Amino acid sequence: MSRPRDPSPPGLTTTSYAVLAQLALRPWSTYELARQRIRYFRYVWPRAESAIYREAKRLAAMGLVTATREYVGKRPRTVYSITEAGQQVLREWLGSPVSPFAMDFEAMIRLFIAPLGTKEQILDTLEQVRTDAREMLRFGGAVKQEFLEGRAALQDQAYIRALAVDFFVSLLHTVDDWAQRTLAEIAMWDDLSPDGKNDRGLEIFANLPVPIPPGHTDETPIPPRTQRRRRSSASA
Amino acid sequence: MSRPRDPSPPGLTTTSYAVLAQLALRPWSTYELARQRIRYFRYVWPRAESAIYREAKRLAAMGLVTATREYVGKRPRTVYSITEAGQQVLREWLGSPVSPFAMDFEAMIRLFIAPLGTKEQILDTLEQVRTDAREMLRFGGAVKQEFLEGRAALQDQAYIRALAVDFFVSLLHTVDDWAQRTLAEIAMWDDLSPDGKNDRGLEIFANLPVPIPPGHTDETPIPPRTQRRRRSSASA
DNA sequence: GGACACATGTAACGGGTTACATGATTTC
DNA sequence: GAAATCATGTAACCCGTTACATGTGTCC
Repeated sequence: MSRPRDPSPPGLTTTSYAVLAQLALRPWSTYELARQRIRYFRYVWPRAESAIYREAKRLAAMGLVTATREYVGKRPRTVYSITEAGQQVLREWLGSPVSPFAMDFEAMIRLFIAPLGTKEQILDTLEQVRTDAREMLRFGGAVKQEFLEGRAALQDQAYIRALAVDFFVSLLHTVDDWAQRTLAEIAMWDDLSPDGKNDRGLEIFANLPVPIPPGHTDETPIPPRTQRRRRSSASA
Repeated sequence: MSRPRDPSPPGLTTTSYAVLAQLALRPWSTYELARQRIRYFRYVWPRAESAIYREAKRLAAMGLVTATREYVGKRPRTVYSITEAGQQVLREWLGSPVSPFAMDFEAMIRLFIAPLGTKEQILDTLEQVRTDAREMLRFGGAVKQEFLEGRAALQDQAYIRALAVDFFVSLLHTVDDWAQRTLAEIAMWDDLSPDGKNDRGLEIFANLPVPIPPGHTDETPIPPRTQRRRRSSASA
């Protein structure tokens, strides 16, 4: 081959791919990129706006997107569009291993040490979890409405977005339901001490819909660290 | 008061609190800290081991934990224990606003641009999601067994851990179920193009168990950024 | 014509990561 | 007595963050 074909240039993080993916859907100006990113990516890959600006520039420097200067009146704006090379990079990425689902859930850390604080504090924390979840659900409802009324920015992607919003809604109901039943459980306690509560704890464990491993393992095996790639160091 | 009472020293991140919380349960050596952290915190606050070592040292420098040098044979090891000041800091933290649930879900980004790749690729990705979820569920099952057999490291915390594992298991089933039905949906497609699929997409939207907002909002309101605190700049 | 939101960034700190290092113990 | 793994770190890069900066259109 005359051109050695640069497969998946290194130095791309998942955030890079996220921005590139957004630009694969259609061109956006810097500002739109940040706005729509919030709308569609915030909950699956949350990052600060400034990181998005920086990524867009890096992608442009690598030739994966083009930046064209436009003017709205006297105000300049940069519009980014994906290039053929960018699409190729995305295609290759789609064939690589995914990094697993991960979450940050501060409320759970608080639950672990709840006995250090008051019953009211942990109940408040769980209420906040419910409030956050329902807030996000309201957002999901608004997106649903957007699509049903045919005025979504990516209306032609409805067949895919429906699957994504399905996930989002399911997950939030799971979170809300859990917080609700946990709230109810703790509300029945006299205090936060272990006294007399561990039998009930074991009962809850026993009822969890998850099989216990066959045989008796003396040590709980820690699953092999399914690593999240940081930079695609192009094993191919 | 003679001593001005330093409330919640600044410079503490949620990761700091996570380490401090673990030390509130009982003292651990550096290595145990990292091991048990994987076991109990990995899925709700995943961080690299080196970050844990660093945090432990910072906490020691602040007087929130004490580091005592012990020897196992000739091998030295550091055992960390929480101090009264550390407990006080945690108690104050428990009364502060929680940062909301957040997730990184790379597979969803891939779904968004699935039409760029092949049907096989997106199906593979979803299979990987299922595999990861069931792997984690197996871990949950092992923890369940540990507690039921009474040999958990934090057996006396069963009444609280049960609530946490309940969350974990529920969430993973939600993820797995979603991946399964999405897999089934996509498997029925002839290709990944939008052609003739958006009606079905709208049907899925319509069936989502989430209410659409009353009245017609011309623009979908973006929920106010419920920020995650980075450093507790001690508003109190 | 002043205020305010819109639109587009830059600077800089630090938390999180990967990669490397090293002696001590156990295994065979 | 060699190999593997246990146990405990350190170094350094860079992604992600918060905070700040600045002109432009628009509203009244």
